[in-house]
Amino acid sequence: MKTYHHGNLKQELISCAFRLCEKYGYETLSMRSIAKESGVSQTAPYRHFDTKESLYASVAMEGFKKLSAATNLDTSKKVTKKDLVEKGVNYINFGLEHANTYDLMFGTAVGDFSNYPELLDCANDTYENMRLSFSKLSNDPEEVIAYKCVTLWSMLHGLVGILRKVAIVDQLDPEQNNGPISSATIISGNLDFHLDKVITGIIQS
Amino acid sequence: MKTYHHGNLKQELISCAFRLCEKYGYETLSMRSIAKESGVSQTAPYRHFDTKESLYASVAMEGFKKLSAATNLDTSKKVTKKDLVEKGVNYINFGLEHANTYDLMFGTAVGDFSNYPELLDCANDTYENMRLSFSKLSNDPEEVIAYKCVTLWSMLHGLVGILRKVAIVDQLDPEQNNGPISSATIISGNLDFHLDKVITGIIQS
DNA sequence: ACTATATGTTTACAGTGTCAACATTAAAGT
DNA sequence: ACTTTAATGTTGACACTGTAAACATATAGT
Repeated sequence: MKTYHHGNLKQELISCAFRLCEKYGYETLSMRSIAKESGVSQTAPYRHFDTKESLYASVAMEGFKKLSAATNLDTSKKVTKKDLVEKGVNYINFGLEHANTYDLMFGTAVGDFSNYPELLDCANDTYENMRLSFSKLSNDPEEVIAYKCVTLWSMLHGLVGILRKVAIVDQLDPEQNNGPISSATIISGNLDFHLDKVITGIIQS
Repeated sequence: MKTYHHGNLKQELISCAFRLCEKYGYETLSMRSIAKESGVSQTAPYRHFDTKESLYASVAMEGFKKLSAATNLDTSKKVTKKDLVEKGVNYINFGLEHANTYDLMFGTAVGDFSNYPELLDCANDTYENMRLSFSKLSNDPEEVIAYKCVTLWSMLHGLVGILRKVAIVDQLDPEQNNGPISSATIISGNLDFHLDKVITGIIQS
């Protein structure tokens, strides 16, 4: 028995969009396709999302929640460098394993987070946890901690981006691919070792 | 006098696309719009670009050329850490000033660079110069240099991404924006100082 | 001069975001 | 309980998109 009202359409649309985004990337995602997939008319999504960007925002939020779940550490307990490294590895793995969603989260699909306060909260949550983690590790003044956070986040974010681009280059035939750049796999193969060095550097900075 | 054949359409299309991309971002760029802007029929671009992605590839290539011009240093002379820092600053500034093009270059618009060998060459050119620069600074074995390159590039790439996202967060009203994250402007305000520290760390690693 | 190729145009199709007008149901106010 | 209102859904339409096919014209190679 199908009712006129779906009952839980918004959530279904989001999780449907999330699924499609994960699989095929957000670019090939259409309002109409998720509507169809949810067995509802083409324009039904517009009762829940003003625009496609707002759908994106919801999917991105889902992503940040998962990212937080994978990287946030319990700041009520003691925080060690090893914890930080471990969570850093998780961050990179999230970025690589959920590459499509990661693009949505950190790309330009959602132009301005401040138009979507809930999304902004979720994004800040990740940052805030990092900040607390660092402040548990030292007595640095606030600006120094902020500085370290941005440095670490940049490093992680950059690694996700570069490792992916490099992975593409690695696909070249060995003729073209003359060694050096493919050595980036050195890093992805020794992520925790690498991050340990990097994070040690940041902590001491 | 307008001739049936344009004469230099491909180049005009590319530079037109580049302009529009810089201004409005590659997402809001259409085959048809650049055709119109170039005073040519809707489908004329398809005589020069099989698909939209291939147009993107050309624009991205333009971007990498400019990036190289801004960051490559003369590796025939002696290379100092200061040189590296200076070029690092240039990299970040390029990323921030040409944000839209940068997105095109490092995003998913062009799925696989190896489908566009010229683009791949241009992208590798930037990497190659960095590699040479590092090898001028020390006697590190090849893998270590590759490692340092990827580390530095990740840092630069990540900073571009994070500084932009943070810039957005900074727009929040002071109520919400409680200090810490906005302190990232500390970095963008002291880019060379920051990069000096980072690069010093990488060199010594 | 003749032919092949490169480059351009016209037309057409299916898919897109989004809006307006309408239909149905659930919720709120009396 | 009954009526009004708001929430949620559907239909139809519009302008725009990428791109393919068929056709037109100019250029280059013989």
